[in-house]
Formats: sequence, C-alpha cells, structure tokens
Amino acid sequence: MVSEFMLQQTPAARVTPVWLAWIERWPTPAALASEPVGEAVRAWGRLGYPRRAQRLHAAASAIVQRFAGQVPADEADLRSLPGVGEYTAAAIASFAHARRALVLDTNVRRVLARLDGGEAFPPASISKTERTRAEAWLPDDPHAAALWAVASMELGAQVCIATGRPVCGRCPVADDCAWRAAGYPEWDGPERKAQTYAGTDRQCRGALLAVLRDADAPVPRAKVLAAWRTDAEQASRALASLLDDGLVRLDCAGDLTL
DNA sequence: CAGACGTGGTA
DNA sequence: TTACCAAGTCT
Repeated sequence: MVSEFMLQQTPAARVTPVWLAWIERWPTPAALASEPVGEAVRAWGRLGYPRRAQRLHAAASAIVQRFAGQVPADEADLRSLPGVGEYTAAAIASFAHARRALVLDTNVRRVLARLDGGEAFPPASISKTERTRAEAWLPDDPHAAALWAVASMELGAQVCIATGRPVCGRCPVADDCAWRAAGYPEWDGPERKAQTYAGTDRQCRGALLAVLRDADAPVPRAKVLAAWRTDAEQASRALASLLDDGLVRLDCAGDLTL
C-alpha cells in the first residue's frame, strides 16, 4: 500500500530509497498513525505531490480505526480510504491479496490500446470501452488474474513503453499486436498537452514546503515566503493554500511547521 | 470531465 | 534547452 501511494505518478527508481526508509520506520498502519501527519510529509521527501503523504497517513488512521489495523483486501473497503482510487484499490487487492481485480494503470492501458485496439495510445481519460476490453483479458482464476495484472503492467513499463520506440523484439505477444500489424500508425487523437510547471503555483508551493521540510524547528512566515522571491503575491497565495490544505500549520507563536 | 496537484529523468 | 511524462486522485 505504501509503495502504491508513492508510485502514483512517480517513477519507481525515485521511490525505492524513500520506501525503504519509510517501511523501516513505519512497518504497520498503526505505527504511521501514531505519529503526527507532519512527520509523514517530511519523510515523503522530494517525491512530489505531498498530499499523498497526508492521505497515506489519514488512510493509516482509518485502517486502525475501522479495519483493526489490517489493510483491507476488499476493493470497496480500500476505495473508502483517502488517496485510494480505482487503480490503487485494484493494485492492493491484486498484488497484496491475490484477488481478481481490474488493474488498469497507464501501462496496462497503453498495452491494451496497442495489442487489442491497434492504436498508439489510450484516450486521455479511462473509458468504458477500456474497462470492457481489460475485463475480457483478465483470467477468471484469482491467482492467474493477479499474475496477469503484474505481467501486463510490467510489459508496459519495460517493453511496450510510452516514449521512444517500443521494444517489440522482447514482447511475448508481438505477433498478436494489432498496432504492430497495422504498421504502428501514429497517434491521431487529441494533442497530449504538455504539463507546464515553471512559475506555477505548484512549483511555488513546492519551494515553500521544502523550507519547512528541511527545517528542524518552526519557521517564521517571512522566512518561508522568502523562498519565492519572484512573485510575493503568488507566494502569499500559495502559502494560504498550503495552510488550507493542512500541509502547513501555524503554531501558537505564529510560526510555520509541517 | 478538465484542471490542479511536485519533482526530476531522459531524449 | 525544451518537451514529455512517470504504478493517479480529487474536485
């Protein structure tokens, strides 16, 4: 569950060291839930999207309170936890509990779009067609389904990759691939819009939060805002949103902490 | 359903 | 150097 949270939109290579330290420090949901959420945000380091740390901490608390400290195996129960969406619930049910679940991440979606759909990429948002298609591939036996889930995801991550040319020479189903058979037609769907970052509120929030993550004591407001000199108004607004999100808190002296 | 939400690696 | 994007979730 911890790894799945960390892997949401974050490459595995960057997750590994943080995950190792996290699991050693907090081996159980109860261990994590017993510490302040700010410690989770700090331990999250530079993985990005720090609200995931906040949600993981909240999920741990919910597991202690509602599931006797045990990570649930049922998808609906998993979905009731903060930060656990369609993908993560299926992944935990499948990988951790060997349940039959539709694990449809960006890798599997791409594999099926090519293998079955004959297109270079899946649509921007997950469609009914994709779920139906994926369901048809999923074996009935739970253990076989769980194996299919890891295998299809890994195939997408290592072989049927998003960037550059796929490594079809190492693909076990290359001969069955509709996209390959069609001669690798270019993606003709809507432009995949580049995500901007420089100068955004996201970058600003990250800069402010980094100050608090690296500090071992509460920091005066002015000192936090000084981490974003380019636009004082933006910094002020970003800090307000961080406070609003609960990622940053005000101590009794008026200083800021995680 | 589009847009917000971090960060860093690769081509 | 810019552009893309990486095991998504929430609003």
